[in-house]
This record gives sequence, structure tokens and C-alpha cells, in this order.
Amino acid sequence: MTAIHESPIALKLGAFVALSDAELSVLDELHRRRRTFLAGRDLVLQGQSDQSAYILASGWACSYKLQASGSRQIVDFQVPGDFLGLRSILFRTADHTIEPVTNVEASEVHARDLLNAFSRTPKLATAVLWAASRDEAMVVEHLVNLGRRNARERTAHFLLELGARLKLVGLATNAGYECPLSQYMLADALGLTAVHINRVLRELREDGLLTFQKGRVTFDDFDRLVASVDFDKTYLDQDGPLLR
Amino acid sequence: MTAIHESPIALKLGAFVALSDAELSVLDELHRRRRTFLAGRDLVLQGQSDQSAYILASGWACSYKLQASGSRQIVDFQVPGDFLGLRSILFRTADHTIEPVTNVEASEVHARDLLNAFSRTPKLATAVLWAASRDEAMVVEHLVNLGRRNARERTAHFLLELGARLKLVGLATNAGYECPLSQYMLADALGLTAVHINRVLRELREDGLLTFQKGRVTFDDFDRLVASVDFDKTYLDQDGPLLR
DNA sequence: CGACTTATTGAACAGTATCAAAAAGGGTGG
DNA sequence: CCACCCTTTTTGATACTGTTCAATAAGTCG
Repeated sequence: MTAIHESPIALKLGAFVALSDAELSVLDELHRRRRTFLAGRDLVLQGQSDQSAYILASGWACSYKLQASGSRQIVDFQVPGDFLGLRSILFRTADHTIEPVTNVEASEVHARDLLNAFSRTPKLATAVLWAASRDEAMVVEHLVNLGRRNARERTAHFLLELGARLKLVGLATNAGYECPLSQYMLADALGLTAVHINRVLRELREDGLLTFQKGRVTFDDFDRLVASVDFDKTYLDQDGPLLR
Repeated sequence: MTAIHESPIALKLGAFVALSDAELSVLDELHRRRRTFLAGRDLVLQGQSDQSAYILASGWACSYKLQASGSRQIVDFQVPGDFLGLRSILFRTADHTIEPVTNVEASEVHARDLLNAFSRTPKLATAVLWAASRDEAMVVEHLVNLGRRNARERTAHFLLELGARLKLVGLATNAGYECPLSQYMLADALGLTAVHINRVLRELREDGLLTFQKGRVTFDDFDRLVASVDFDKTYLDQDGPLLR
């Protein structure tokens, strides 16, 4: 038996509020309707029509916005424990597309079930709203990243953020993590060219800071890396002692 | 007597849902606790501690994030009818600062009152959540702006967005609008240098597209401007016929 | 193996920043 | 109403960061 509290979503929410067994089992129920999505096949979430969100159980996804010119901006990547399209059921839809980066396992969550769960376990509601709020803080931080950091800082900051997020669900350590992103995807997230990303990664590697290779990010000198790009992860709000 | 439905917030929410007189008066009650804030004096909204939001009645504000290096990234400007710090009461706090750009009149809204109003008038709740969702769509669009548009497109797109938002509350037409922003502020919002913004503005003016001068934005050729930067305002979600 | 995607490198170029300085506004006290 | 100070706008010259184009190498998958 897989312990409920070991699912990524439980680990993640548990970092914000301590969840009781009862609450964990409500969460587990939400997490039952498992589906598999194939890498690259759009998991289009065009709002209105679509009344369900997903909880990502394994694999990575990304949300992006396409331009008329054909270029795209990746808004964020989603890793296990993250919601996909949460906003489109809490609010009205955001108008971006979600696409699995790898093959993905996710459970469908209907608006009704979620709201239902909320009313039964308010603490769960708090935790989910925390997650939504954190998602937005990340988008804001990405804005700062694009607006006020150079390619090197931007790249390092982003990979550090992913590390911190993955650590929360047990998929990373300060040594590094498995990362299925291509340099093209990284480029689309960071507002850079894949060519330039490649040079920046080489530089970071040659400076002994981090290595992005063969589907893995390795922090060669975590502390120096954090210092060199001024990475302050308070916006991720995952440090504090468990609240409540 | 000032008709309730002529307040900026009523105009704005009314563009999304048709509000009855009863709903308008609930909105009006929320809008009673008026305060004045002086330009430049931080209206710090550091989350947790602060349990109230504001509805902006007149003047402009901006929300930004400061870097250790001293540079800042403005996330968005708020214009009449917008909420300030809405997220910090619906959710947990976002970690940015809000500062009035001009002297500002705003009414304080306590979390309790808002939630109270929601339960009395669900349609108002829908409208407020729509506003919050729209705010997020704007941040995402700003991300695209920084990541995938050059200085010229970026500047024009941003000024067009502000125009569309102000039009909704009767403060702009396709001819232009009063704009209290300095070129430095524009620079901090667009991830550019004030010097470069200045050159871009000159170029746009010389091309007969728009004029940014003396506290006013003038669209010299609105249609050509929209076409030239591929401005698609569907993300603002303010076109449709009134829903419901 | 062969076709395709991804990673890597070079050289030339474009866009934006930086530094510096002058001009133009705007507000304030006398 | 003027003189002065301070902020904002404007312009030039130069340096640099990141792009573009092009080509090769290295993986990956059927």
C-alpha cells in the first residue's frame, strides 16, 4: 500500500498545513480519477467549457501562451503535486494552454468535488488556496526574472526555483534533480534563444556552479550558486514551520 | 447625487455581469470607508498582518517587487476601479509592495465585509473573482511582453492595455487618456531603461502611432498601432456582452 | 541504419544598456 | 513674479548582451 501522505500533492500541501488522517483521505479521494496523458499532446484547458482541473501525480507539464508570430512564452512548468488548471475552476479561465512535457499521470478533479471537499475540510481549502497563491507568486517572480535579470542569473534562478519546488515533494536535493526539459523549453520559459541558453549553461558548468546534462540538473556548488544569483526563495513560502 | 453605478468599480464589474440596483448598493456599501493616500508613500501590503484590501476610486497606484541589487520590477499599475491587495485577503499574501503613483482615493475593504457581501450577493462574488482572474491574466500577458516582444512592441502593447482598461471605466477613448506615469516608471514596468523608453517613444511618435507627452497618451493612429503590435485584448475579457 | 530531434559551436549583427551631459519642466520660498 | 532646485525628458557616443544564421555533432527512436 502506498501511504496517502506520500503522494506529491499531500507532501506539498503538508508543507503548508499539517493535515490530519481524515483530511488526507479526503485529499486521496480527490486524487482517484487517474488518467494518463502523452507528452506533447495538448491538454488544452480553454476555460469556460472545461470544468475540471487536474492534480499532477507524475511527470512534468508546462503552461504557455502562443503568439501570432509563432514564438511562445512558457509561463510555468508544473511538477508532481501541482495543480493543472486550478484557476479555471476557481475563477474563470486563464487563456493559456497546458501541455505535458513528459508522459503524465494526473487525476481529474471536478469543480463540484473540490468545492465539496472544501466544505468538509476547511483546512484543505486553505491549503489549496495557498497553492494557488503560491502559483501566482511564482509567475510574479518569473516576471522579475525576465524584466530584471540577465541570462545567467535568470537561468540559474529558474533552475534553483525548480529545485526548491521539487525538493518539497521529495524529487530533488541540494545535489540536483532529474529534469526532462530540453534547452528549447528552457529558452521559451526564460525569454531567450536556445542557442544562448546553451552558452549560458556551458558557462555555469565551467564555473563549477551547475550542470544541466542528460536529463539531470546537478548543483555543483549549491551555496555559491544561490549567492551568485541572489536566490531568495521566500516567495515560495515553503520554509516556515507547518502552520496551524 | 453621484449615481452608484457610475463609480469606476461599478462600471468595471458591470462590464462583466449586469448588476441589479440591490447589488450595486451592496457594492456601494463596501466602497464607503474612503481614505486618501499620498503619492509615493508606500501603501505597504505585506500580507499576513494586513487583512484588508482597497478599491481604488481615483488616482493610480503600482505594485512592484524590489531586488537586492536595487532595481525594481513593476508588476502592474492599478487604475480607478481596480482592487489593491485583493489577493492578500482572498488568499495569503503576495509579497510585493503597493505604492500610489499619484495621490489616491481608495476605500478600505475588510475581508469580513467582502465575504459577507459575497454571501448576500453571489453575483457580486462572481464579478470580484472575475476581476481577480483578469488581474492574473494581465500579469501573464506582461510576462509574454517581457519575454517575447521587443522594446517597441512592448511599450505600445502596454500603453494599449492601459487604454483598454481605462476605457472600461470611462477614463479613456481610442483617442487617448491622461497618464501620470513618468518614463522611469514605464521603464521599470517594461524591463527597459528610461533612456531607451525615451527613444522608443520618440520613434512611435515620429511614426505617427502614439504620443506620450505632458501626462497624456494620445493614440495618433489607433488602428495602425493595434495592428503593428498585434494587440489582442481578449485576455482582458471585457468585450463580450454582459453575462448572465 | 536512417530520420529526426536536441545540443554545440562560430561569426556577424542588432537591440538595449551604460555613461555623460544638456535641456526642459515644475514646484517652492523669498 | 523671479530665482533656484530638483525631477524628468532628451540626445549622443560607446560598450555589451543576446540574436540570427549557419553548420556540425550527438542523441534517440522506430
